[in-house]
Amino acid sequence: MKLVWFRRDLRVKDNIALTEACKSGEPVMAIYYETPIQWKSHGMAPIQADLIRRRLMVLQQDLEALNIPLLFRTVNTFSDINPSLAQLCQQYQIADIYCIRDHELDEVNRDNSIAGLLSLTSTKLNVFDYKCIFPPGSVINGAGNIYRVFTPFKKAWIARLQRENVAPIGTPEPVQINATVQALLKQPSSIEFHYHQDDSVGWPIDDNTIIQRMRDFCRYRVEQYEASRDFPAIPATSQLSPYLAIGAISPRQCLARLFSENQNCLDKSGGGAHVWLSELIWREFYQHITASYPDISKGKGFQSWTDSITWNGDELQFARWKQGRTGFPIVDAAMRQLNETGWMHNRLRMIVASFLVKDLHIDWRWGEKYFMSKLIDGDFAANNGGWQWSASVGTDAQPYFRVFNPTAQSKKFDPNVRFIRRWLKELESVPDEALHEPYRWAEKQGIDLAYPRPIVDHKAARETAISMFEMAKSQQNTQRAES
DNA sequence: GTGTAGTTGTC
DNA sequence: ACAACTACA
Repeated sequence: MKLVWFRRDLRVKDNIALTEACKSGEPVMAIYYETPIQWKSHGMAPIQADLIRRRLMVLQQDLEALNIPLLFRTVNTFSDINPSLAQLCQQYQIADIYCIRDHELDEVNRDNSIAGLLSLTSTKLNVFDYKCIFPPGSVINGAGNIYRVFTPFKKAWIARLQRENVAPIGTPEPVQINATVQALLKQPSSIEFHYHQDDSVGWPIDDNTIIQRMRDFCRYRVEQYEASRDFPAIPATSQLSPYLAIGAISPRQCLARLFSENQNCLDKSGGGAHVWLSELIWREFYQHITASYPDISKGKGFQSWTDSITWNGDELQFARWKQGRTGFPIVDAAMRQLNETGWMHNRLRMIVASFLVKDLHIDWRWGEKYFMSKLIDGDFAANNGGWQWSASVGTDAQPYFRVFNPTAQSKKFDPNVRFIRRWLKELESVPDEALHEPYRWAEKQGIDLAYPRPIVDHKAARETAISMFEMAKSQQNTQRAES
């Protein structure tokens, strides 16, 4: 008997672990572990848990069509998986477990720990590198190191793409059944989550709809992507991130579809298709960084000199940011979109991140954690990479003296205030042209708005931020001179 | 060593 | 111009 252990690869198409298990010709069963205490410590968003739960129902049906029963178990943490899985292997005489590697440190340790345990038994753990199109550590520069700057990484990645076949693999053929599998297939579904859930029903979860969306995006919408993607009022992005985050679709499927619709996507002539390919490569870049630098998973900034920055610990200001009550409409509208829908437009993620770090001087990790707790597409590597970039503490981060001006960003990317208006109903009475800075208008009119005044002066906050970074930098230089 | 370049900007 | 460093070929 073979066992497929599903984690963040909740699909039957282009799933190498599943395909390899089916190749053997033996009966196959599958398992999913809910780990609510672990998820809580990772701060996983309840809405993402709900998306996973719904996806498992679909996956269970898709697997059933292949004669594979999907078992479901709840244990507290990753380490509690060990005894459960060992028992399962013994009970069903599992010769091989197949799964796809995750690259976060806790997940790597989970797999190492179970591999150690199983090495004392007759079960073999087969872990495949299939989360990225190219395995982390395998895209390297002339010196044999992994890339720490995006553009050279992207160049090398595309060059490699032209040499290697990375076509997705299809759904495997149905496998043999034995009496054990027969009995398991007849049992009613036991998928029931203990983790707190939030409604994700606005996101369709069946394969046909998801793949249709991917196809429609690559066929009809990607052309507009380059011109429109930065405007949060326009639904120009692919909206595929939640599905990539839980592995309902794979990057290979995305790439294959993009390429079949846009053969010129590999270079700049591909326009929007090329820009979207870059986003897929960003996803790979941050996965590779996470895999190669375990400290990333321990909350460390990649630029270690930024460790000496003393952040602002003001919980009240942090609460204002979380609630979307900072007095900067673009920031507040964005935070409310996050709070109410579990998703935020990427341009806005940069704006609110910059605001938290460079205007409120609050530790970027607080923001990173809050994002994870709300985002339906929460992915450790992508979220961490984005925050480190915004906070100027990461690989290839934006320079620390480059500080987003929230009002300028608002005027540039929400010029007709359609996005702000959608989310800030208390500003209904404010005319369009005043909506980027409503307090100015209200003061002139002598009106009291049911909306806060800006909680910081951006100009002064910007200077403080830059000097905080300069101080940390000079400390590093002093230390260097001493050693 | 030497040259080039670095997502998303602001003043 | 900023401000100055680093990654990479």
